[in-house]
Amino acid sequence: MGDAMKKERTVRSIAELRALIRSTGLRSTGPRIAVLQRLQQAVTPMSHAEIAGALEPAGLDRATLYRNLIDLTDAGLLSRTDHGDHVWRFELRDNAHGQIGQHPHFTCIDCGEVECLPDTSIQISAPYQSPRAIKKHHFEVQLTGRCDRCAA
Amino acid sequence: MGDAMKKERTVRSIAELRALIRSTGLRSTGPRIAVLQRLQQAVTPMSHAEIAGALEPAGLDRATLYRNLIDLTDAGLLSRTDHGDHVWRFELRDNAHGQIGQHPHFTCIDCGEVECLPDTSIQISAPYQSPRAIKKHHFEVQLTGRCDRCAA
DNA sequence: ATGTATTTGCAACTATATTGTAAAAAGTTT
DNA sequence: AAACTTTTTACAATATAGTTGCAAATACAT
Repeated sequence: MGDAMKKERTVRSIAELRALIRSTGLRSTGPRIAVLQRLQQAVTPMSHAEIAGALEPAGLDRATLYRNLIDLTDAGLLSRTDHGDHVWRFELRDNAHGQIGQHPHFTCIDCGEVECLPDTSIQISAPYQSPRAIKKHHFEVQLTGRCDRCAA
Repeated sequence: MGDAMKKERTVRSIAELRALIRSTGLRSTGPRIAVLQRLQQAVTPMSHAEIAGALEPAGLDRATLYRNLIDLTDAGLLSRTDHGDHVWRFELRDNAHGQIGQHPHFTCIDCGEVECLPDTSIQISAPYQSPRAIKKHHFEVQLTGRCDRCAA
């Protein structure tokens, strides 16, 4: 399913990641490059614990990782979202999956798996006095339910 | 906005709440009735902290409240959701707002306010191989963005 | 090369949530 | 309504997630 999102993904070299970080005014450091490198391989948003586990071999400090995830998010490079299961997950903000901006997510209430959905899957109509953000399509969408595997 | 949800709300008497709790197999206790009583007055989902604050005068224990919120949720009387801001919020599951089942929510990314949206505001199309839950409309919807007040 | 501000890594800490448990209360049986 | 059984409470202790303080290390500008 999230397969629909697996377009031509932009994979950046270390030099490109370095430049990307520098362009935001942040300094390019080992931990930050490692985080971006890992996240650009990811097909779904990753939790702090997942990223920490993946970068364990590098011996990355928990607090440093937290701070970097927040800093990179503030800098606009990552998005930090709660997909309905009370876990923060991070994702490359720009064309991580070959498209700009955010797309809807679907989280399984049983296994917790997060899937990316195509942008076209949600139509929002804004009746009555819905928040202006909805009318202007300035919002993110999160669906929760049971995934096919858990429903079977 | 959430105004659209303020239909004729079903308000149950203590005796009715007691029967409701008993009908799930749980015992009817002071704390549980207090929780349901408070939640049926709420116009939006309430966090543990908000409920605890409201029932503070009753001297309700935090851990007891946590357990009751979970038990009542498991029993099907409440829904427990994370509205994108990493806070668990609870809501009467049935016709809390005069309608059956769940409705979409909108959470402000600045002030954190949660609004209930009318059921009619979201149209989901399910292209490609979306999860079956989406095709069958077995899911909950959560939107996040900036509310009118914070956008101003 | 040298200097300055940022960042790291460690530890301490806070907040949120869960668990253990003896005592109390709910609901059942007699 | 008294006695019995199981659930629930209330307190404390414990886990888990995330943040903060700070000296040493590093990035980058000059």
